[in-house]
Amino acid sequence: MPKQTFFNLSEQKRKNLLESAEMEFTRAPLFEASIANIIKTAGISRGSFYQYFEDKDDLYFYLLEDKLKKGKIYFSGLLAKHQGDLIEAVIELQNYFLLALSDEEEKQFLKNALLYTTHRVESSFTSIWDTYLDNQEFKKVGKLINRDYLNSTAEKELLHIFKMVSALAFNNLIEKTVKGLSDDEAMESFKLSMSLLKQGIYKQNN
Amino acid sequence: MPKQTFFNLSEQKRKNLLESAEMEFTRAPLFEASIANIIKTAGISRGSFYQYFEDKDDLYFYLLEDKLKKGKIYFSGLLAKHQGDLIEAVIELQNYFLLALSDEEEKQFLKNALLYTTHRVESSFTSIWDTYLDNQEFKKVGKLINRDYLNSTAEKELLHIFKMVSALAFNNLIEKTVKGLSDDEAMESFKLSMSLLKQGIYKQNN
DNA sequence: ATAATATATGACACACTGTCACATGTCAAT
DNA sequence: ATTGACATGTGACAGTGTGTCATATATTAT
Repeated sequence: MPKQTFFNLSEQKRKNLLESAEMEFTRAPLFEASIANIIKTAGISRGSFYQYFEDKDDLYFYLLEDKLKKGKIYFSGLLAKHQGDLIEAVIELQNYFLLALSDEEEKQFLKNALLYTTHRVESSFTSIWDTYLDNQEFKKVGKLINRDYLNSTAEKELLHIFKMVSALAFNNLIEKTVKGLSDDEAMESFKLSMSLLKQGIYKQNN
Repeated sequence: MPKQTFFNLSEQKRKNLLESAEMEFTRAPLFEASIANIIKTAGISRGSFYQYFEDKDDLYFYLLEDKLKKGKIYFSGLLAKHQGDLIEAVIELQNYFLLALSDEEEKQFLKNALLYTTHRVESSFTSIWDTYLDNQEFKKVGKLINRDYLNSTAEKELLHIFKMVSALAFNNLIEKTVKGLSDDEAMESFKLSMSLLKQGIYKQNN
């Protein structure tokens, strides 16, 4: 997390700095992006930067997680919309992310995040689900999910299903980015994953 | 790939260099590892390094992929052993990787690979399956898989199943590493994933 | 007005990368 | 054995970056 000093800054200065950072992380992936470029664009001194942030990563993950927050909020609404059908809601959420990747700048930023991803980047993405599973929020969302669809209603398995879904969703974003799939192609691939997961891949007499 | 010059080196010199590299990549993840350290340990000059490799990544992925090759070879045997039961074979392969993570040095090396992974690292891992799906090898392995177990025998879906399985396997290795799970715990988690995938998570009357 | 605290600065030491002109080794042809 | 062509080895160097620190300036509280 950025230091308090950063949050004490005037809104204008803060925005300006974040914009410069976003520019740099759009230009280059985390490990290639340079603080030097960010402070040059933002017009602040090197020393100041270190008053605001621990280091480059600190700023980066602050930005990235902020971007992903929107998705988390969105998901609750989707569950309601689809009468608690987990998979249907997940499919629409994935569609939302794929659309976000259409904006050219946004695309490059996330592409940089996905292609040169670290564990922390993956965590940032999959934490969309954690929110729903770990804390108080769970009760709310847990209720939204219609268990009638599911084979198992055990909490433990439900949590595991979330983990699987998020791994597959993350993988789908990478697949799209790497192979340069269109949104439709990526969506088709994701739907196939979800369909196989729903039905199961083995015959039921085993 | 390393340059020809590297392969022209005497075996002794090559081994020595690879060992120095492995030491460095065990000490630090890719982005923190330094060529400077590698050449100091190996006792070669900076210029020589660039005669052998394009850059740090070139050497790194040569090492990593070599390590993973063994797993690819192993998998064919496992399919035969389990009478073509894809999931059973996959479970034993995952077990093999988890055991590899028991050796302390190996563990640190792979930990560095997993935690600060890039897309290319994930590719290296999941390419274990690509081998079986893309080229001539497919026919061999495709035959080994007992389709009687599966709901769908369409090639396209089989390929997709491989992709899902590899995404979940990769995710499992990260989960183990990050949460510091024991081999048994990790295996249990992976088996649950496989079991859910086999049976499907939705009731069949939908 | 003064002290205390918070913020800003840029020079600096240190580390690393990739390159290049030059040195040395190898080996086939004469 | 000598030559020349080609392969390999070298380390100084320019360029770029990071994180720190002594010092300067601003802000706030008393």
